[in-house]
Amino acid sequence: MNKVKSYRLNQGLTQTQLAYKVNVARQTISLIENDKYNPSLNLCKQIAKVLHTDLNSLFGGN
Amino acid sequence: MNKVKSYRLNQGLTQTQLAYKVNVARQTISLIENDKYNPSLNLCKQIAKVLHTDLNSLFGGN
DNA sequence: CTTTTTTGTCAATTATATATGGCAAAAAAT
DNA sequence: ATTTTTTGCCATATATAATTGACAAAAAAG
Repeated sequence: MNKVKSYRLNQGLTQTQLAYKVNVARQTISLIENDKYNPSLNLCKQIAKVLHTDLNSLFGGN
Repeated sequence: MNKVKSYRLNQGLTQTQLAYKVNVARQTISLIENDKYNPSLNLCKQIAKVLHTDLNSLFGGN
């Protein structure tokens, strides 16, 4: 559903590296990428910033 | 910071009406509009849909 | 093939988003 | 000026996001 994994791989980052950059646990990134739950807005914004994109591009789809 | 209040008023909705449409308590809308906390992504998406806009427009700023 | 890295998932715990009820102040309506 | 509606805020309670540690499987590297 979301495009976090796609953008993360484009930046050459591992889940662990992305998690470190946005100050969450690696598991949190894994769960988000698999649409296993519902992250907070602030976390979404941080991820968008680190992946050089925006909320609509990462989470805008259905 | 965010533009929920602005878009809500444009649609002629009260906090209570918006809360009802997105299935949360009125207080939740009040807190979000005043940037008093950090809503979930799903709630942000529902609000965007009801207000006929998108994540970037509502929450994209800083 | 063997070793190392990366990822998915589980269980238990902690932090915090959201709910509920209520009250006062501001705004709008009469 | 008075009444009604709308909003901000304060408690307490509940649901769930996020943490931590650990293990196995898949993928990548050697």
